[in-house]
Amino acid sequence: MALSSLAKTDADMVRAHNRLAVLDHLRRVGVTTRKAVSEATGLSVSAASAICGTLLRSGLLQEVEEEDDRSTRRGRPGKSLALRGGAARVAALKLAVGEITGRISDYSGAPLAEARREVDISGRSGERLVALLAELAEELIGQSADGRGHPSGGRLDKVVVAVQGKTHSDLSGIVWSPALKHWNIEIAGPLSERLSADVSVLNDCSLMPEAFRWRPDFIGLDFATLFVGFGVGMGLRISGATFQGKHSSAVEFGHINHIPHGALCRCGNRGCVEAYASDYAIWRSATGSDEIPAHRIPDDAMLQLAAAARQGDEPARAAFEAAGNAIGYGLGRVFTMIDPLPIVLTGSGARAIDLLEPAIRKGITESSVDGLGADAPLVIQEDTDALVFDAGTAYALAALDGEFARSAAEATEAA
Amino acid sequence: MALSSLAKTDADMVRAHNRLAVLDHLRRVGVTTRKAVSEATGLSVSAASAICGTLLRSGLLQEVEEEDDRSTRRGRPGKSLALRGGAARVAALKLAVGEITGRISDYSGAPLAEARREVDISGRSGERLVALLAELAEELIGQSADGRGHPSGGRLDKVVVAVQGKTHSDLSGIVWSPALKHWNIEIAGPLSERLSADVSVLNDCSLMPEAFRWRPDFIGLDFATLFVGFGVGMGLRISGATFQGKHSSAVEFGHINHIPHGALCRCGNRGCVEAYASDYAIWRSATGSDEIPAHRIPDDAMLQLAAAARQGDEPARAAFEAAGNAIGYGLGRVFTMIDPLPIVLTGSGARAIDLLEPAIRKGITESSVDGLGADAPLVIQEDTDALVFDAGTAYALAALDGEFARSAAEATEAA
DNA sequence: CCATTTTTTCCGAGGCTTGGAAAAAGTCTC
DNA sequence: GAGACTTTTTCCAAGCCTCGGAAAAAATGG
Repeated sequence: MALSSLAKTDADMVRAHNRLAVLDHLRRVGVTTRKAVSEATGLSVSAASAICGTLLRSGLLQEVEEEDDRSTRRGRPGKSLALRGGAARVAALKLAVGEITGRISDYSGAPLAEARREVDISGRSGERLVALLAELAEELIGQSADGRGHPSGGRLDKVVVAVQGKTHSDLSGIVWSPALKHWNIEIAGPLSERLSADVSVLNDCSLMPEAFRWRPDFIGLDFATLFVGFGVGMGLRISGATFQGKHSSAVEFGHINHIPHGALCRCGNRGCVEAYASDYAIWRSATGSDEIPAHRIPDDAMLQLAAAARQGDEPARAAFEAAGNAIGYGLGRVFTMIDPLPIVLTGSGARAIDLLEPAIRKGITESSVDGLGADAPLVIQEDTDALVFDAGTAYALAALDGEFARSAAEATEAA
Repeated sequence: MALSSLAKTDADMVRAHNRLAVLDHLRRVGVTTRKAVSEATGLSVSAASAICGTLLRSGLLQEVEEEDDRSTRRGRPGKSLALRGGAARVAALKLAVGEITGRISDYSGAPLAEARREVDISGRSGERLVALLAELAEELIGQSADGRGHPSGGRLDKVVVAVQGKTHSDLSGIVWSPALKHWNIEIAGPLSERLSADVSVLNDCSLMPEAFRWRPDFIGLDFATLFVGFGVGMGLRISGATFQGKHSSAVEFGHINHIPHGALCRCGNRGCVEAYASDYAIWRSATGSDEIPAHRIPDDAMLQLAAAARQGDEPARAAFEAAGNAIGYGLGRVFTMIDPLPIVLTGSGARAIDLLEPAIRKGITESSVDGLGADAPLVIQEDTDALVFDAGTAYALAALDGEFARSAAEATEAA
């Protein structure tokens, strides 16, 4: 094989590319017509129509009844087309400290079922962990069968596992996670065999930007997602691609050094952003300690701490300010390297944004050239689970679209 | 036009892509045969042969006499093909404090002439600056006409201006440069008119990775170029693309904050890497000052300072160590965000690498997770001018290749 | 000088897109 | 209510590029 720039065969690549363009357009707008496809993709009406026909015949698309009332328009009305939910099913699973959660969605992206299990997985072996994930997935399959008229026995087509912690860059498993004791746990292989579905394992934070892949207000936009909570993590979407490192699985924002020889971090280093901005860092700072708590700080404890800070508790206020300062300097450093970016904030930090934001913006001002980025838009997204599910689902669907576009294969079942 | 994912027309895109693959292959290996093109690109021999024929006819390629002695091989020998130097000419100009330099090269990448002018451009208006650049380019054209049998009167096809300082992201001109007093100087437009050639203006540091675009040992490799001298700058090549910011023109490595509220930097902020690692920072640190010198520290002064440090002068040694520490922490922060990367080091720092390296590696160890990247390969490239010329030339030629591949246009002159 | 080997050229076939014409399916007007 | 008008969809010939195989070309070996 040639390195990097390859040759293109007409038959395969062009067809795949154009089909993908059509599917991508549908992901964005939901419902279209052949004409609209032509306009959005730049394809000729003939080509757009032909491609839609093929996709319809292969079961990826379906004709839907238009319910619009634009009755004032003349001419032949376009037949409305949409993605056919039944063409595939994907699952997004999330593995965090103390719980495993998941959501199953159909090919159109509509959620079919969600489930949650509180389990202490820290001591579990790789096999037990895979079994737990498989059970959750099977529970989701069962739930999604009834009620919504979706096919029952069917298997999943794609599974994404989002993990708190560092994952292998080949998407095969976990290198290390705060939720686990063991290192290097292989997930994709055994889980894939168990569910007979393709499985990808990714870091939850680096995956998050995928949630906005088809959102109209984020199209073509570079931005970062920032998780501040149990740990501190970042996801980056740059020029239409979600950043995935080759060594580390993610932008390890939480472990960018803030102050040389500074506060002790879980990773063993000193002065990381996380050592100032994570839940445990804020907690220990407010309580005057400099040790790392043995257990995760509960959410309500953080809410109480925030409440105290708002009511004038000085150590608490100072702790949040120090956290914001570390985050701000971290962002300033990122902005200096990459570019000022809009930020989507989630995690417990999102619920204390009023306490953090002034210090964040001050930190950016002090650490970026000309204070560039100090006015970066900040979007708050409190529901982290929903964000991760959206992201995992989008990732899985995008991968499926690519496969479907490449192979002219028929969908899993007949129309 | 559609946003992001567009449709592809068979005629245009496939042809352009495959032609570019052929040209790219030639850039890497220099001389090939049709057969070798087929193997390297994955194209069928028929297609590869057809494309080579077209490129030959359009004057981009030429048949060359093979001088190899592989006389033991049987069968019809392949006709050797190479890029035809006369197909185009490009110039790489460099604008720095106190001097303007340039190199002109032919389409095959062979250098035809170099020139250098020492001028204090700090007070110059935009018009005068453009005039100076144009004069240098015309001098280069004149020099390249004689001697090498290249066409005389011809114009340049592409000009790249590499600038110390911040440039506009649309490649049109300079936002701010330490070499100039004025802000926002438009270059591309007027210079393009004067030379009737396409002109691009880029930051010198962000351009540098282009120098390695076709080097076999760098193919497909992610790496960073690091300039340590008058200022501190970085260029990044990630997954086959040279990083170009949308706001800032480059990875502003020199202005990534090292220590909050630290040493004063030229940019007005405090604690930037540059405020510890640049020539002026090392100089003032060694001399016990904390002011920014009004003028650039001469190269030989830095060499003397390095010599003093090597002979045991404690303040000098400590200054270089502090510089290495700041660079190391900066690299550690970058590695934590992106990935550990091989580094190509140039500038005056490259000549003092023995004084810097231990502190650099210690800094990386202290600031990256698990000390990852502390053993990153370090390549020293002392000749900064050559690096920038190589980079500008490669950038220009790559752009030309793209244009030639896209349009079936004949080359500038007949074979 | 002829067999063998390797590279290059030539030619028909296949696939996908394009542009225009024809058909289809509505609204509007008289 | 019928015909005119408008807009969307389908159909068909043409064009481009690639591919695969056959034929030609150019050198070595015996």
